[in-house]
Amino acid sequence: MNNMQMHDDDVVVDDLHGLGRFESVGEQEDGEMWLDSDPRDLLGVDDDDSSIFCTDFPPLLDFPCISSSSSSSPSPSAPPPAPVPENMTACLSSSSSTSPSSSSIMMQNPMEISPAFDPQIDIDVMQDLLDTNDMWDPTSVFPYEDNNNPVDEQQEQMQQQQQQKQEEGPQDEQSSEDLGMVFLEWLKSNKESISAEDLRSIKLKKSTIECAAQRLGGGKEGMKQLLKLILEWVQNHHLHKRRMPPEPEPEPAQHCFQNPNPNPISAWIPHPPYYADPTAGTMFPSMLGYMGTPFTHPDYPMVDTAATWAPPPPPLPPHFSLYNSYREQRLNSAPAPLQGFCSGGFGNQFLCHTQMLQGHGERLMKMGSSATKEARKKRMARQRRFLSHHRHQRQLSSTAGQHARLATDANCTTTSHANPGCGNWVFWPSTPAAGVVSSDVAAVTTSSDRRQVISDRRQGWKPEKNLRFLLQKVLKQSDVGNLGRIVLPKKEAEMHLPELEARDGISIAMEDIGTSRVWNMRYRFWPNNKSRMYLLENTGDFVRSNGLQEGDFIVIYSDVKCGKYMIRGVKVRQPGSKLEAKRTGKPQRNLHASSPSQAVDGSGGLSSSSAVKETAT
DNA sequence: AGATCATGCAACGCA
DNA sequence: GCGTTGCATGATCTC
Repeated sequence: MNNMQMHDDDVVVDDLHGLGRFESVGEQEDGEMWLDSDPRDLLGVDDDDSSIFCTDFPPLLDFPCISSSSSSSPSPSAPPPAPVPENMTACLSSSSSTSPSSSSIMMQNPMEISPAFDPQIDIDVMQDLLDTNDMWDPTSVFPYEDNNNPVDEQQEQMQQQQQQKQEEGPQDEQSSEDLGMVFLEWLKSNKESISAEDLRSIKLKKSTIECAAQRLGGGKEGMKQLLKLILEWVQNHHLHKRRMPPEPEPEPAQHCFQNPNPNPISAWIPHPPYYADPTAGTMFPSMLGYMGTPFTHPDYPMVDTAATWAPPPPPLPPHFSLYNSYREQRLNSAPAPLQGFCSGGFGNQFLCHTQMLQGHGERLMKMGSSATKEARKKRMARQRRFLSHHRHQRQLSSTAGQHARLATDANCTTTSHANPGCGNWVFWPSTPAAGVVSSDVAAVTTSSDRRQVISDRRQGWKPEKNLRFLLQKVLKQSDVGNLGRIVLPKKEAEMHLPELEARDGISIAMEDIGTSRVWNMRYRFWPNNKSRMYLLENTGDFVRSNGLQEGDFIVIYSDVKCGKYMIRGVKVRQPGSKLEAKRTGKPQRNLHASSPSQAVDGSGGLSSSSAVKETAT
């Protein structure tokens, strides 16, 4: 392989900025981006895995060469490059038969197709596509296998060619050519938008490749599927980046996303509080929630009457460590997800993903469940790093800005629709389509967000209101008692609410979304051991006015346009449910959805969701 | 072991 | 005496 620099076993990559919109993204100490829900978790790849470096892509007419090799030299058994029309040559080879223990993907010398942009593509993100508990829609990767999706003629032809070749030639040769053709066709169809830089910055860890290929069927076919995933991801990311308009004017912790196609019946949707700044190369984490359309799921009734719009989902954990468990349960019982339920909130994320992943993604789903526990460990470690990083960012940016916003944005209304005068970053495509899920979803950063967006997209929903989910809390007895204070989850409070210097905290005007009434609450903390307990005080009237009781929950949002805080009380209870909930006897702790990862019950199910169901039925 | 969080309860203020 | 405030403690969870 000419022009290839190989170092050890590593596949390369620069780091990537911008792709992190796929996931909750942080920045490690070494500056490398990391992602929540790292697909490596599910792939069982250690962090310290060796990788293959492929850093040198001199401009030329040769075509990318993808091979499986343990060294920088081409495998002796590697077949010659597949014939490529025009002035391209492609090579997709695999030497797994000769050195099965090591394989790599090397992209070499992609044509200088377009200097359009320079995404630093971390295929760690792409690996995330393999993370079945996340948002990736396998049907978007193989659209030609989906009768419902528009079929790319080229891809169709390519597939036919592949099938023909599979029927004709020897297996190895077929596979190699398949790989070559896959890559070639992809490049042909994306030559307008994919540059050499794009390909150059792809990094894949060797072990990841191996694991992924193995889990995708193993052997050549697995490699082919993996390649498809990679290419699809690159394509989607790239298209997304191209769609992105110029970065909106920076506004501290206040970003406005306008729905270009306002839908009068659309649901509240989350907006990313932070977004990737592709130009600055910085990545900001996002914690998004969702306020969906009314639940219609019979197992999940909501009796809230305070407002006309749908409540956010009760404490169904967005974290897919739980999702995995839940998904497995769902797979076993295989109930058909209901659209209404699928439409809103975290709960829909589970259901929709279950649905989404069935079919093409089923295999991926299975592979994800096997590594859930390990995945969670690593994910949590990354999350801690992320929180630390985020906190540091927050300290750098003055909290005074937020306070000022609270004080100065009195004119903001609660029922504003998409406001053309605010940022104007077109966040949503006007024509949602299943086939563009990945690229669309790349605009949000957390896995739960992505799931939500996927669900929304599939339901044809668009954002209407510029509310950003901050946190929610399932109310305990002490929260709804006469003390008039609500304990807030620490992590989310520190992350999304103004940083508190003094224990007395600050006064926050919380506008009741249901009634538009403004409640002046005090957000403060108590020192507790070496930590803090965050409280929302003066909540008594709010609780009483909304008739909130134990088991109900509150959701706090911020209006991304004017920055003011909004609160909503949601009742999930039905008559008799409280008794039933108590009858279960099991103490239910940490049921607030904002820290769902702690809400796993002993049965491996979703304590939070089940708890809500208990109270709701 | 440490962190988080629900809640008990003492201290305090006020009528 | 009653309501409020703030701390302490214990249960639970995570590492």
